[in-house]
Amino acid sequence: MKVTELARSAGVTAETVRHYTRQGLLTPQRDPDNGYQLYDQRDLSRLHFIQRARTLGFSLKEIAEILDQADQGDSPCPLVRDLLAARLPRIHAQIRELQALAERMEHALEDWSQMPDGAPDGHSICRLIEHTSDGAHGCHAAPGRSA
Amino acid sequence: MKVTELARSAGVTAETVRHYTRQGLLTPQRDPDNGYQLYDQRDLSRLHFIQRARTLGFSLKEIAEILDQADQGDSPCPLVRDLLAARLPRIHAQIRELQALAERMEHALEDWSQMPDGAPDGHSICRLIEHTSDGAHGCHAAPGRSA
DNA sequence: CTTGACCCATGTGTAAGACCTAGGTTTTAC
DNA sequence: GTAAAACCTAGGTCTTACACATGGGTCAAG
Repeated sequence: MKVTELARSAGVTAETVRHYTRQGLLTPQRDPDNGYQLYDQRDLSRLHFIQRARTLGFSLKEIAEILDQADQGDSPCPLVRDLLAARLPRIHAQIRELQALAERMEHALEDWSQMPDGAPDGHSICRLIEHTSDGAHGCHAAPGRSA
Repeated sequence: MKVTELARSAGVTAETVRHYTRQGLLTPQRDPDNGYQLYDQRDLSRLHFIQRARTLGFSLKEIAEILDQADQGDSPCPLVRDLLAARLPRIHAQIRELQALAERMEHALEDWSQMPDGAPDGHSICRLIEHTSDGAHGCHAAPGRSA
């Protein structure tokens, strides 16, 4: 298979396939005649695997580790468990942050529905934002820093 | 004020202040003697404003637009409303995606607690991932692409 | 033989900084 | 007075997971 064929089989772009190949996640052969990348069933399996791992939140680097370990004949499963277990609490934290963000945004829009626009006067840039009660005033634990 | 002073006043790093300055969000004077950046109260206000806008989910680029508009004497408030209203549904979508992700992860960890590790055998890379029912099999709308 | 569809490698861009280099300056302490 | 600590500068690289552009080679159909 050539790039585009493999890509279409898996429902991704050719760029994505090339990217994975550059990162060493896929290891195609070369057509000696024209230098084209030639992928086989194994690459398709790996690509499917990568897709599933991505939906579980693994980064390409982590997936590379998993694949490397599998290629060396070791079971990557304990690694997989560890990675997932480590990421899960961070996902939950991220969800909480986003929910808080959404609430701040909704709250702000609500508050603002009753406020005039007001041009900047040298003291205030945008009263909408400045008069928003977000609880971050004087708080040091900046909320938007996680992802 | 010099960078670090301003940074400390706002509870951010000096790097962040320099970054904002490079992006044109802050417009300090130059000390003619040594070329140091000199910030004043207005910059501190702007920095506070940026912080609050960030907690509302605005990007630096958006904040730059808001500040530019305010600097030109126009009220940025309608822009602010539009930006926020436009972003809100995307935040909600992101939350839903993350929740789905967390569920897949939890589900996977649960399933796996009863599965053996199993070394790769040429057909399977990691049974844990391959046997995970994530609903993404054959589904085109890849879920992890948003952030 | 040309057109269009495909292929290649390389480089750039994205967001929001963190970190490093290499050097100049200011402040503090002895 | 001077040396070290702490600070400043510009510029560059690094991070994620690709998308897109460039410039050029390849291949099938008409």
